Amino acid sequence: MRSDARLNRERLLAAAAEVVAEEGTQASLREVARRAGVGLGTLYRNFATRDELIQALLGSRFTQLARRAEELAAEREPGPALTAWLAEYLAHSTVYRGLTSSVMSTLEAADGPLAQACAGMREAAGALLAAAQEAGAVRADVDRVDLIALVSAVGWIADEAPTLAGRTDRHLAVVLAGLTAPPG
Amino acid sequence: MRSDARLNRERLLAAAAEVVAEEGTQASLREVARRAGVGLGTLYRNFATRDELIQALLGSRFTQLARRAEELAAEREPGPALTAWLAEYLAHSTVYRGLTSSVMSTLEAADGPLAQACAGMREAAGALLAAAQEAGAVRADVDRVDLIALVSAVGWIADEAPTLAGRTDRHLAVVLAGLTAPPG
DNA sequence: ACCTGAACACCGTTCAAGT
DNA sequence: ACCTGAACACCGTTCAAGT
Repeated sequence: MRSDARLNRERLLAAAAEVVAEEGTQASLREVARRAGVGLGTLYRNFATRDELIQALLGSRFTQLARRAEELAAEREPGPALTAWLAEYLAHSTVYRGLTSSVMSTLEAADGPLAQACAGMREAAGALLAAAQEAGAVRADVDRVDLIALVSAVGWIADEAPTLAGRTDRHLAVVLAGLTAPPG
Repeated sequence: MRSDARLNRERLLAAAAEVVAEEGTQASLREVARRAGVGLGTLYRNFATRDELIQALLGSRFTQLARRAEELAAEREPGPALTAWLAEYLAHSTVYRGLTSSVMSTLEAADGPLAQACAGMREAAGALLAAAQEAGAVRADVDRVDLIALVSAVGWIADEAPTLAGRTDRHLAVVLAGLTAPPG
């Protein structure tokens, strides 16, 4: 009884990974259930909301990214630690098309499991940011939310216009340079 | 005969302005036809594609923005002219929710009327950019596409997370600062 | 307990039928 | 010529009915 339920859950996650890789985070949930060979209701019981499914798919990535912030804080100077982390953040938040939007929407509805994972990540980013600002490496008038928003925005560009994917590094460089400069 | 057709078109545009103001550029086209008191087929003949409708709704804004670039080039120094124009561009590209995405997608499918209006605008931006770069006011490794992409990305932030709308000025300031700095 | 899939209320898009 | 709306192929979400 319990075991086949778990099997269904695993099938759903495997199917979701496939479908989301193909269609992005806005992929059809029906298609996920279909490919998992499972009823639609089963999908909805396991993942009451789309965000729950996405969280299950890559929540571990985000909590790991939070831990990574601590590592970088220990290894490098405040400025480089922050920029290195932001680059990793960008890489992880663009593994799926639409993910950058999903993560951003997290700021509106603070409940939900994905929102919590993202909040933890932002907290970690906040520590790196504070250190960098203390060291005078980053302008003082931005907070951690601005930080995540701006880097997510860079990710969004390639999301919306795949042709521009090759420019992502440069776009990030512009934003990082903007963060470094003194506030006007 | 011809006159009632024109009336239908006007009704559609009026309804579209309303619905898009409420729901963004992804608004239901059915709802537009409904509110215009017109059959769905009539909407599709007048505007074969969603982008055509959006173009009809605010194409004039974009061509005007292109002209505005020339004005600013004449009035101000290259650096300030560019940043002033980008601020205006941002303001116009956020009048409707989702517009920033619609404009960005324009880079992928270069045909279509909205794409053409945007291309003209980018051309105008290119002239401002070239002058600013020549004057040493803007880093040399970005082109006009990067420019539009980065500023659109700033607009996207408030689109996706309305809570952050109050931060748009700061986000733009960061990007502008990043454009000014030398290319690392 | 868990699962299924029909049912409902929506889409975008096309196209036969009407005037 | 122009218009309408049913028809088709999709959604997300819920929930009665089954095991």
